[in-house]
Amino acid sequence: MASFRAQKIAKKKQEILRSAAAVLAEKGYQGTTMEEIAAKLLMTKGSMYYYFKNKDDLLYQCHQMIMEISLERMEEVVNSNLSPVEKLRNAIKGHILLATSEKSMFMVMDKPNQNFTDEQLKEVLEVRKNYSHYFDRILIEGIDSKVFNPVDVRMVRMIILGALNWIQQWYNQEGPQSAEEISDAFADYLLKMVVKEH
Amino acid sequence: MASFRAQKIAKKKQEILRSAAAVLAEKGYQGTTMEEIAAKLLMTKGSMYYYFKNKDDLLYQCHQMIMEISLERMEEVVNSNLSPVEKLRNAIKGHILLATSEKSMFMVMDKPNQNFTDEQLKEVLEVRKNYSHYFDRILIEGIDSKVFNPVDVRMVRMIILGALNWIQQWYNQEGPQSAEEISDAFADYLLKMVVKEH
DNA sequence: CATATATTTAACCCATAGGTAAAAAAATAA
DNA sequence: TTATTTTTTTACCTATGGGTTAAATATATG
Repeated sequence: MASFRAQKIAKKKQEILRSAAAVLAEKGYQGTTMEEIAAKLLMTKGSMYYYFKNKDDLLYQCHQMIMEISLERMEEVVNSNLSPVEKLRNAIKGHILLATSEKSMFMVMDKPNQNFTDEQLKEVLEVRKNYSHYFDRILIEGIDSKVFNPVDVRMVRMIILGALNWIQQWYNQEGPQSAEEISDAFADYLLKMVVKEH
Repeated sequence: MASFRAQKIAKKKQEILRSAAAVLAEKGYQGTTMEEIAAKLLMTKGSMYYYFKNKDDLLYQCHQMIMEISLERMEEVVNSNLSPVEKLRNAIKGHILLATSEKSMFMVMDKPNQNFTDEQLKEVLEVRKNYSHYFDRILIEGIDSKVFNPVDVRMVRMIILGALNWIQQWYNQEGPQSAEEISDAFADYLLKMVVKEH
């Protein structure tokens, strides 16, 4: 069991990560200073180094935090007993809903090979690979059960992930369409690429 | 007529921009130093300031350079007398072929609101708006002439541009598929979203 | 209350990188 | 060849920001 202290520290870390993500998303990794992040939380730079080894550790943990959540949700969908069509729809919708509600966190994940150390990058790419692999599994399942056209899985996955990840670039809360509406529309259109007509 | 000097300077500027784009793409704006860019061209930092006002001027001109080319090509497609289906296919393929052959240049365009000054950003967003507007025009033309389904133009445009712009994140020359193959596949799949069955 | 431990702060160090200016070197003109 | 202009370089200034450390403060424990 995690000690009381450990829990308290973990909570504080999360607090920092969330706040840091907002700044990182707005200014980019190199454009963000540790002092800025600290100031936003009414603490000093030195205090941050009590919780995080250094700046890229902060970025790394931001990345892993959001990927963990993403993976969890994706696993739920993939392991459900929905049809491939509904699995794909849910995967798309789930991604969009999470990416829009946690926009900052998702933006932090952009351009991974620019700011991570080699070891971090290895981990990061690994976990991302797992995530995209889930899309492949759904696609293959649909193809095998003849409800999807025999598409090029890699290409289609790239199209889907591209469309989804691009949303961060243009989505804003005050836009004409809600995240819910966007996710429905995206799912509808993207499914048309793969679902067989009948 | 442009003087001999002016031409010579323009040529040198382009040379710098191309080389700068490569570094900027790899390390990001804030991660790139003027010295690095200069060194790659076997010149010194000071010399760069003879051609460019400052660092963000360099980035800005990189952006405008590639957008100019993109817009030109897009205009050719839109103003051709192809069918909407073929126009869309060509627009998609053209974008991908350019984005892959000029990968660095395109990567520089990412996250515009992070590194530009206010005035620059205004121009940048304007020219990008023009570009995406061309996609809208093609889509509307197809819908009006009943060859496309009555799709939500904004949503479909976002999906297409997302899929296309994401390519920079994963494409590499040595990959299993050539840019030509990728562009064909993308065009095929994306067209399925909008073209009516018959 | 006293002592030990955990957390925060303030003050500092230092390398880096954007930008400048004046001198040196190249190129061009006369 | 000399004078003039253009281009490049060298040396410098300065602010910034990541990271460290020792002291101060807060928190818990006996």
